Formats: sequence, C-alpha cells, structure tokens
Amino acid sequence: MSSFQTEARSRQSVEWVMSARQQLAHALIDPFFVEVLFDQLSDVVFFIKDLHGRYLVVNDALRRRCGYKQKSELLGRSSLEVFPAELGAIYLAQDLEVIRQGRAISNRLELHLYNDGVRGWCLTHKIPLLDQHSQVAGLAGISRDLRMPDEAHPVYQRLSEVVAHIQRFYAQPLRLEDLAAISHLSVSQLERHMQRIFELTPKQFIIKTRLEAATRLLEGDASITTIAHACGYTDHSAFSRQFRQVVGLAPAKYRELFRSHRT
DNA sequence: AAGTCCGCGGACCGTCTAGT
DNA sequence: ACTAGACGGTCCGCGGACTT
Repeated sequence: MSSFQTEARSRQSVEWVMSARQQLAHALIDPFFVEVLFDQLSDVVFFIKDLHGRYLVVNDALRRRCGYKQKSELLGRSSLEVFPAELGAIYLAQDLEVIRQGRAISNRLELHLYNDGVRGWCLTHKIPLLDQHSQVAGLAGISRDLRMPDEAHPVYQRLSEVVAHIQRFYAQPLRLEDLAAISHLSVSQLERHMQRIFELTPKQFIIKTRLEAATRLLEGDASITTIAHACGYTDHSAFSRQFRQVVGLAPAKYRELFRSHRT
C-alpha cells in the first residue's frame, strides 16, 4: 500500500471514529452511565460537580472515603461540607478555579487526609465540562490512588536502587543526573521507567518521599524550620510552599488538623 | 520498540522582604 | 516563628526528530 493510500485510510478511519463518537455523545455523557462505570473502580474517586462545586454525581469510592452510608448524602453538598473544613475549603477553591478559568488540572500529586484520619497519596485530574454553547457548566474529576510499584518489571531492580537512594538521602540535594548514574540509565530512561513503574516522575517521587517524612515529623513538636531542613529543603519557605501545594494546607495547619483528628 | 539528543516553556528554588 | 509575595536564575519535563 502506498503512503498516500495509508494516509487516506487513516484519515477515513479518523472520520469514521469521530462520526461514531458523535452518535454516542449523549450516551457517553449520561451521568448515570458514567457513575455505574466508575462504581467498579475501588481505587479511583470520581465526581461531577455543578458551577458552585456541589456534587451531582459521585462514585462509591468517594462515598467510602467520606464515610457516608449512601451516595445520596453527598449530592448537593460541596467539598466544604464533606471534608475537614480546612481541606474542604482548599478543594472547593480548586474546583471554582477550574470552573472560572475553564482550564483542566492534571496529574497533580496530592496528599489526602481521609475521614478515618489515614493519609493517602493520589494523582488528581479535574476538567471543566462544557454545555452545548461551549460555556462551562460544571466540572468532572478523578483522584486515583497511587498503586504499589510493579516489582515484576525488568527495570524494577535498577529503579529500586534509585528508590533506596532517595529514601536514604532525601534530606540532601538530589539531582536527576546522579540518580540516573546510580541506575545505569540515561536521564530520559529513568524518567520514563519511573513514570511507568511508579506512576510518578522522579521529581514527584522525591517530593512524595520528602513530604512523607515531613508529615511524620509534623506529628511531633519540631519547628517547621527544623523539619524543612530535615527533609532536604534549605529554606523553610520553599518547604511551606511545596507542602501547601501538595497537601493543600500550610505545615502548621496540617499539624493542627492532625492533632484534632487524633483527639 | 527502545534509546538518544535537543530545544523550549514552565516549574521550582533560593533569597529578600513585609506582614501577622 | 511563620506565611506569603516578588524576582531572577536554574533545572526539569516533555515532545519531536532521529538513530539503533
């Protein structure tokens, strides 16, 4: 087949798919259909919200996380009414930002504090939903739990040396070039394999390791500055900023929230 | 398919400063 | 003691092109 013919066929197939999708459009955005599908995923939180950030559709994983018996108890409420006040306000602000700007946020590494006080790492995606006039009518989002790494993967052994290095030396400056050298991989290979096996970029993995250590230290009485230094930040403001970005709260607020959960 | 290289845009960091 | 904003420099992530 000539390259011209191949191109023509591929163009034809794209047009066919687009037309078939058009026919399915109403079924695909049917909230009940989507809800049923996402109910099957126990490690993925799914929701659709209106312009005010109120839940219109939730899946079962979200219901469980929030500690409700029925999904209907969540409907019509915003994050503010569902999560601890400080975190709820952050999530709601994030929702309203997506709606206001009409821009998606994707692959955001977040530390969630669940109803039972347990911490969990997630990758969050939120997209604005448009009506037939292309106006933002709400938003849809998923928050996916980070899975255990695939230890059977052939490159896992090499990466495990990198992981061990990060977990041992997270308090020191870590450069991708050095991590790549440890694993005998190029920087590009390291990035790709980390993404594939851990679902995180090397940078995200380092941040996750540092902030995990930080949350443990915040359960004690050490100052924020001390904790920042102990977790590889040369400046406490850089630590606070990053902590706030990932967790949604300033370190001191997190400490306050953790203690109120424990009592 | 996997690996390498490169350029660009943006994220991140450190520093300084001001405010609470 | 801590948070937050501004700013400049550095580094990272990503996509594309090319090679093995």
